[in-house]
Amino acid sequence: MKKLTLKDVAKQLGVSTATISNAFNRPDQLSANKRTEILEACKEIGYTGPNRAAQILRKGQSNIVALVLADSLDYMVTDPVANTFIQGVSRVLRENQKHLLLYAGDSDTITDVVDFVDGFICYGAPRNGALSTQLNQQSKPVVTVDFNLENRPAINIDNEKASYEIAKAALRPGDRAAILGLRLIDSPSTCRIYDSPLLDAESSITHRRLDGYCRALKETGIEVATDWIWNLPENAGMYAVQAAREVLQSSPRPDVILCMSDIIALELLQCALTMGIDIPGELRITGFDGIEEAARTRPYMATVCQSSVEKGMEAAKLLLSGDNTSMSLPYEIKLGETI
Amino acid sequence: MKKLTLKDVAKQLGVSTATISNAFNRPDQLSANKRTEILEACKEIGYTGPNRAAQILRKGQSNIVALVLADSLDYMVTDPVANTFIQGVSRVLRENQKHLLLYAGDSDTITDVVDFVDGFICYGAPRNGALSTQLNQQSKPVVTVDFNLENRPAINIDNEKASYEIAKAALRPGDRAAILGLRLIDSPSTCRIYDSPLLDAESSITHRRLDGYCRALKETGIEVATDWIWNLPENAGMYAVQAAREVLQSSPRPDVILCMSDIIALELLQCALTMGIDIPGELRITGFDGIEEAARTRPYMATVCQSSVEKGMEAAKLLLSGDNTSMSLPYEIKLGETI
DNA sequence: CTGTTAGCGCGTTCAT
DNA sequence: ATGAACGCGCTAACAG
Repeated sequence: MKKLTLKDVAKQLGVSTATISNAFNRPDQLSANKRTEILEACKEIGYTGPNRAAQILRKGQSNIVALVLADSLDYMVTDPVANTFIQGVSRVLRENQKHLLLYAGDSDTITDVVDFVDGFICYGAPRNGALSTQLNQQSKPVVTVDFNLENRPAINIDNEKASYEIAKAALRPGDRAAILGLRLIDSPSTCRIYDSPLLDAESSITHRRLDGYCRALKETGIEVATDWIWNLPENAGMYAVQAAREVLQSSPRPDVILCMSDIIALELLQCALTMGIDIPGELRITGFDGIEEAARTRPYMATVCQSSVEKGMEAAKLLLSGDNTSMSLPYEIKLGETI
Repeated sequence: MKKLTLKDVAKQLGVSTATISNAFNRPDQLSANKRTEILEACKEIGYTGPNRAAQILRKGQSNIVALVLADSLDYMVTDPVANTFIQGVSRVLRENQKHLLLYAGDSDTITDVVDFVDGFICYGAPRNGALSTQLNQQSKPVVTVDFNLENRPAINIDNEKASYEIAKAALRPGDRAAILGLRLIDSPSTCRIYDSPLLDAESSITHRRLDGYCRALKETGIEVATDWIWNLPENAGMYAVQAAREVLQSSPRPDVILCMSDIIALELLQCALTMGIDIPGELRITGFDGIEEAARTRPYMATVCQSSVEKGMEAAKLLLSGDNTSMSLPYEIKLGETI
């Protein structure tokens, strides 16, 4: 039993193909009676509507939105922040009958999908920089999140200010402070940054966070040497544990450790507790993001709560609206029990 | 500047459209020389290859695989188990140059994508049962995971046996035991199951887990009344907290609580610790799944570790291979520190 | 309100 | 090894 085509159906019902097509796509083009009559006949013979592949070609519209993630799906999908973002995106897409295609930021090219997708949401600078260029050269709508692309609308939070504020809340004059950073330099492993050349220092949000920390440190009269700034290549527990061990074994130990994500901060917290270090008495810790797990774990983490769900929703709305206006989203400092 | 079509390019290069097409798709159809010559010319004039939308229609192949999740994306994407599964799927898809479309299990229909997608991976019984029927009626390959569809290959673990084993490890004769279950009955809120009609008792994996628990309980000579079996509508912290409070406030309190997921078990653990209950001295807890967070939180949760990454990878491989052979994956009992 | 027709952009036979 | 021609299944414009 071959799949029915619109033409087959038209022949069977003794009307023209256009009428069938209109019955499905343009109700105003035929009488309500005829329409329901046709639709019912179709249901009976098992025709569920025009072939989507053909529609995509013909209309140039697929109702598919590509979400370009910063890195391989493999990695991104385990990141709770990214997931919460996806959650927001998918909520709005569903309301608008759009579908979600996940696209890896370490792909070679976007040509695999650019021809049929309706638009792109780009979450973080793609690991493969060429994608940014390609995205900007093609004509479909693009919304960027947590980074910027020339002439394309963007959604951000003020990472510098947020980091400044959480650091200010944690720091006391005379503190020894360390920083556990994320993707600050181009290294595949956990390490101190020393004098390594910075990675995307202009555009990356983690460098904005570093700027904020540094401003707070300076204001508090604290200096942090580059061997007390760690770099993690990814926001994953494995790297966090490595960095946590290194920093906790420093002697003298820091009084405060500023972490660029909650995942990092939580691993650090567990390591510290296991070593019998009193939090926050002997060591204060701050995170970043405000993930659910941080709210589930005691003591509650001091962190910057950004609503990734909101971010995702706004990104999707922005894309679908076709507007070209960038926006900055609010955040909230949560003092928690770790500072 | 309009987008170049294959026809444009053929005209510009003074060859036929077939030759351009062959240069991209069928290297054996023309000389290597001519081929590289054409490919380079294309690169120069900015033609990146045949339009994908047209290719999809013509070839009936899109390189897109739909992952049908059990529920709305909105919800699924926050579930760590589902995410780990997606991770596995995406790893294999990437190796095979396929792309991933996430599809919600509470959608009305699959007609939006069935015409152009290459196949379906179905992770858990879709909340909208009609999708199962539709999936089975269409002709593209389908692989099911954690549930079964007639004549389609499936991937499972032995939930009954795993649950039996973890329960056996936790239970002592004379225990008072409670169960925090997942989707056992059709209720939108946290509640005890009492005599409510069971939901999908035949096919659902959570009922298999219940079966396993019950077998272990019976063997140990323990009875559990239906007012000590809770039902959570979703695997989310919110519901888990509600159930945790109810069960911990029971008097007398249970000695063991068997939880059908780690998320539930972890929330319960936090509640119990907050109430000053000694774990495992006064209360033993078991989880299910073996999520990362459970390995990050002290005391370590006793749980059933199933490798969701493996599951995802196997599902994707199975789909791409076209095989029709179902498989059962191994699991591992982790005793942890909570029993 | 209905039917006819010309593509959307391409892949593939078939003949050369 | 190459080019002409047909059709994948549909929609939009137009004519009636």
